[in-house]
Amino acid sequence: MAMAPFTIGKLARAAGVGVETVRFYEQKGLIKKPPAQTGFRRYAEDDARRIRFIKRAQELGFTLKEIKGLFELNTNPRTTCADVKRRADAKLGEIEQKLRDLRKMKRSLAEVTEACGEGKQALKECHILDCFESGKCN
Amino acid sequence: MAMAPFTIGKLARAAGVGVETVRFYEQKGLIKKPPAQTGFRRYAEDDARRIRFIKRAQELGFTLKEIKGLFELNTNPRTTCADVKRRADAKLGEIEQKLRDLRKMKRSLAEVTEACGEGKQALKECHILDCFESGKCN
DNA sequence: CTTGACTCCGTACCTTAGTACAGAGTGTAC
DNA sequence: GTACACTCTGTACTAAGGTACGGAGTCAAG
Repeated sequence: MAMAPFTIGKLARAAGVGVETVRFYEQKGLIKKPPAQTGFRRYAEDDARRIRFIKRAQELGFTLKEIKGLFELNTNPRTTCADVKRRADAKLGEIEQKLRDLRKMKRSLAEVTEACGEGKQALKECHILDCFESGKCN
Repeated sequence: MAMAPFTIGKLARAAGVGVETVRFYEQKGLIKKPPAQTGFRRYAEDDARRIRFIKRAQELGFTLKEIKGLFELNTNPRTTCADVKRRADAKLGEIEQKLRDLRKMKRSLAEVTEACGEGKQALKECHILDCFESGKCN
């Protein structure tokens, strides 16, 4: 399909991780073991994208296991369309909840910086703790 | 200040964690060691809120260290207002980037479920991998 | 055809974030 | 006033997600 110009070291550099991490992800089933004609792994640009996606998804609070689940929406041809939809919908729900909570957090923090910006003292009591409590901060 | 009606066990139950977790957070400086008149820790409702905040912030991709940093915006009286603002702004920037990326992820996943909803086959190739790449998926 | 950078696999080690005891003390309800 | 549930400190263990290392093989430039 795609030519595979990357050795594991080049891939790792392109993706901003160590070679050990690439092998670790392979072992966890997050990236495929490339068919090794030579005994050496060879990768394509897609694999670098895949790894960058993994790193960013982790920063957004997804575990490797969950990220693997996201990939399987893509690549598993045995699952039915309804099944894929069900799983994607569930993930969408999680993401929407994350979005809501991050927006609340953002509003709480914005309060702090606004108070400072007006030359006031920092808020003695920022309301960040309230920000996920029901009915508040919305 | 606030009466402290919770033993550690009640606090843990109220916050949905184990007592060991409460002590662990105390040791990490995430919750204050309450003045123990009796040798037993006593807590107020606020501490339960604090723990619930910690758990949710973790799910949004913040480490305990970062969460501690958020709390210090609140509680550290030695820092100047400008300092607080600088740190809060930095956190705001991170949060905004997370919001942007989560929205991209959401759009990619929504594509999948929409294709399914229209009775089509599942997408052969969902674009989730592209979703953090520059210029795509926006 | 050798030298240096790279790869292989396997094992051991590390950090973060808990979780699980062990052994001793406490507080309260009956 | 004694069970029993709870708390204390401390140490050890676990799981996730890597990171480092040893010893051996390989490829490509000079």
